[in-house]
Amino acid sequence: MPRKARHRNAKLSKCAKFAILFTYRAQANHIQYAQLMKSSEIREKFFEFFRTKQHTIVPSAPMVIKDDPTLMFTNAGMNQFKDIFLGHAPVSSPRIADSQKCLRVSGKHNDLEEVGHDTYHHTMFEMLGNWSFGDYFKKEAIDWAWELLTQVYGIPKDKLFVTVFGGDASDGLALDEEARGYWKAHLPEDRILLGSKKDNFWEMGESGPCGPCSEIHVDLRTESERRQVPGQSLVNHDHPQVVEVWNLVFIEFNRRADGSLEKLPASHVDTGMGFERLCMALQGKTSNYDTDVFQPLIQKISEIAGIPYGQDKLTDIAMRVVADHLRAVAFAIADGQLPSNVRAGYVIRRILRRAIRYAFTFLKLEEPFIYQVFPVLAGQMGDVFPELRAQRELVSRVIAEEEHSFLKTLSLGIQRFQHYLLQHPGDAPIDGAFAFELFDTYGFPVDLTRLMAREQGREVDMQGFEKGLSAQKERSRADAATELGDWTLLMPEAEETRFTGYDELSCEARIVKYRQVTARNKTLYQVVLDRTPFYAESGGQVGDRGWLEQDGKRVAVTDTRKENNLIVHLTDELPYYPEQPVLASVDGEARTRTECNHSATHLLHHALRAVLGSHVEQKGSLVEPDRLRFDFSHFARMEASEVVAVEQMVNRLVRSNAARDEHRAMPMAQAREMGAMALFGEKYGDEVRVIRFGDSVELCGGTHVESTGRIGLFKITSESGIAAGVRRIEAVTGEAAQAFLEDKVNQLEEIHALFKNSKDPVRSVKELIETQKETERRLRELESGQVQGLRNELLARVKEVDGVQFLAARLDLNPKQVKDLAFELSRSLPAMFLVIGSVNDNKPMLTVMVSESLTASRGLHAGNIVRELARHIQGGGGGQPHFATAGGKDPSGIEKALEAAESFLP
RNA sequence: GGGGAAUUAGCUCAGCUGGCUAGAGCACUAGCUUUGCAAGCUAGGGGUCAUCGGUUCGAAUCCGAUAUUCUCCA
Repeated sequence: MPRKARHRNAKLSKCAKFAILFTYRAQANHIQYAQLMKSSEIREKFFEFFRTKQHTIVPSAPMVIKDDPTLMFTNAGMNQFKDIFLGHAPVSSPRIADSQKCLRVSGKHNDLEEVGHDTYHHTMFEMLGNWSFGDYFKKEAIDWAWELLTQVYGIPKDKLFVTVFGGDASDGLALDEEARGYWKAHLPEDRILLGSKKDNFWEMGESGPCGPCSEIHVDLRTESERRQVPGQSLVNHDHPQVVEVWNLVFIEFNRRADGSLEKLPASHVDTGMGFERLCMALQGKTSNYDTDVFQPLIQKISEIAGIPYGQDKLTDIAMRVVADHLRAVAFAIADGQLPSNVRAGYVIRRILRRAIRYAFTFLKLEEPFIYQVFPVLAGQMGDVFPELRAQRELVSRVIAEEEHSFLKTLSLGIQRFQHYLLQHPGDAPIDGAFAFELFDTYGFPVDLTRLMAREQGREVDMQGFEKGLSAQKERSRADAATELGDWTLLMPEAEETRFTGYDELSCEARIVKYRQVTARNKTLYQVVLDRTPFYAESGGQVGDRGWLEQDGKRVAVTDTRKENNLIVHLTDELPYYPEQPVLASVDGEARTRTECNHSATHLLHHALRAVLGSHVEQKGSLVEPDRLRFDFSHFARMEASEVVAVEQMVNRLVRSNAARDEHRAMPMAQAREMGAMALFGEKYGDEVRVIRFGDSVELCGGTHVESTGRIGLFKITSESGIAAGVRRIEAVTGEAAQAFLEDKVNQLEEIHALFKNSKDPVRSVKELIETQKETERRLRELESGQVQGLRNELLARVKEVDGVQFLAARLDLNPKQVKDLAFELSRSLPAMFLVIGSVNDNKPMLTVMVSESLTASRGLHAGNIVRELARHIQGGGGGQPHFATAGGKDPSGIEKALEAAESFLP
């Protein structure tokens, strides 16, 4: 869009939409669509089209991935179908289409620092896709893609190019003639280009399903540009206006571990079309950010900042950054991933902070504002992604809170920087180590440090900064250097480990494979069994501990974890005969306590919803043998009465002794009917495990007590806030709860006994506090009278030597009293040199005080003096020039010390 | 997972190399003053200085462990 037009749009508010549409039309006249489409229509038409081709339209999988250490976020449309391609999950429907929300911010696809600077990188984007699982193949995929783009979306055929796989000698693969043949039916041969293995052969990983792919590119340049340079030469060359819109992947091979390819029994289709790009193409724009996917957000940001979009390069970048990052963060939070200081949560926090940083620097927005843009997004996309609307309040609050806290971090950093400037005036470069400290410890971005330095006409020693950073990286690398041994395979034919822990705590098992892991001089073993009662850490419940036993010899299992769907037992040593069967036994006592806590967590969740309302949703959970921790959405501190009500309700449910009603494989629909609540951001299969205790119904893979009575007792130990809109409850059950209460009762009984078994200890304590206050007041009066007397007595003993008011006296008072008296005396003696010797609990002590006027003029230093004098009492001490104390071991030396004091007089 | 940092009154924080009677602002209570906007003045209450251990004559301050939080790296 030309600059002028953009500027005009920015100024419009109420009729902005209409004007934008109008502009689209004017801009888009080189593409002849029947009608200009809004992004929501583009998405809907995609669904509609594939619905008519017998596809089931499924909702997007969560963007946040749990329980997979290799991937934090969904980064491609196929993620949620990975198990189907691998053959680990059954095909539920052979034809599926959806719009998948994706996030690319870490790992291989890290575009974060690019976002905003150009017109097409995004952190969060939508991927439209259609899938065939062993159903249709190349012909239909190609015909339909062509039909959709040209017939439904009305893209002129002469603006489209396609690529097909050109073959690869090393894999012994020929040109994909089949795909080329189908394309020839639609477009002339000079628009069908051949691609290399890099561009046109798709692989899931080192091994696994793979196959050739065929891309569709669209040329969005103007007529004259197209006449000058043929589009063919620009395909796949990073031209911002000759872009790939759709990739059709034809999965027909399996790449084996040895690198060879084998033909799969069934072929699949996996396609992905970037939604934002498609909108750009269909709305005749040259930037994704100019489409109605982003413009409403940008307009709102522009309105808040009071700066029109299109006015200045830097402010435009900042607005794009904010618009893009808001989408990423909002969807992540709606999926249940709150910003935090670890892992996925930290990635989200950093994205949001990048947005705040750009707004702070370039838009001069120094107050939280992004949360005000969010309602625009919720309004825009809430229909397609209902989680945005459902979690509206939470998302808003969390964003506002994060903005607030990061702006505080920034202002603290600025303070520190200014403090540095005061201490290091001049125009020398800013110390790189300091810049690194600001960044590393206080999270203050180094580009802001440089900016502020430049405002002072100074530079930052970036070499020093980089040095600190690389040292940091080196440390991390050194630590991460774990030595993974190769797996020793004992049972190559074994299939997936069978988990028997729902039914038994002990079983005979064989070792399938094991390996040695060395990290930081500690060696441990990972052992995989063919069957195991050990529960691997998942869903908040910690992994089981226990033993592997052979011939009466036990090897301790310290933890159990899940790694790529394998149940891995961690042990310090290997069983003596690894190839012989072992008796795998879970520490039943710890497991039972964990189960009590897990079942109690379900009851707690249920009670919270009953007492506080149905807005309460689980946001996190930790279940250990000793305690449980439950985080949930709720917007206010819980009243003490609410905590009590929840606790009482849980204990009622415990006493009702509801039996565990366990369904290991229930269809999702039926589970919902039972009242089970699916959590946002959790991925569920078609069949789920359901745990019911009375009215509490949850989807859960954890282990539970056979009836709630086993929990015994439930006690909340703390209620606190961990983020905006999220509260945390910590609680204990069973013996731990009993111990907690016994402790309290014992305290009370002790108090009771101390009050001679008073009937009402609370009243007694209140009365005691009252009389105590009264007594203290009287004592103070009395003491001040005494000190007054003592003071007067001491004042009379002051010797004046050469203008110094000298006094050395022995007073067996406690340190506090001595101190009080010394300060009291100093008030009436302006040129005092005071030494007090005292013995308390048979411990000698010396106190020296010198009026401030003397410390300089006479060179009297209380600290030095007291150190000298302390030798007489075999002790040491020190202090400041005007007040110092010393303690010692020999009380008999006090008198000598007092005598020696006189020698310090000038 | 590793490095750095923080934890002091209800809240936000000061308290430098151990010893200046553990402080400020806001909030709270009382009194006075005052018709208005974050009212003013005076007095007062409120602290296991995160927890546990160590060094020392003496620890909020130094050291170690634990917990929680922040932050950077992986």
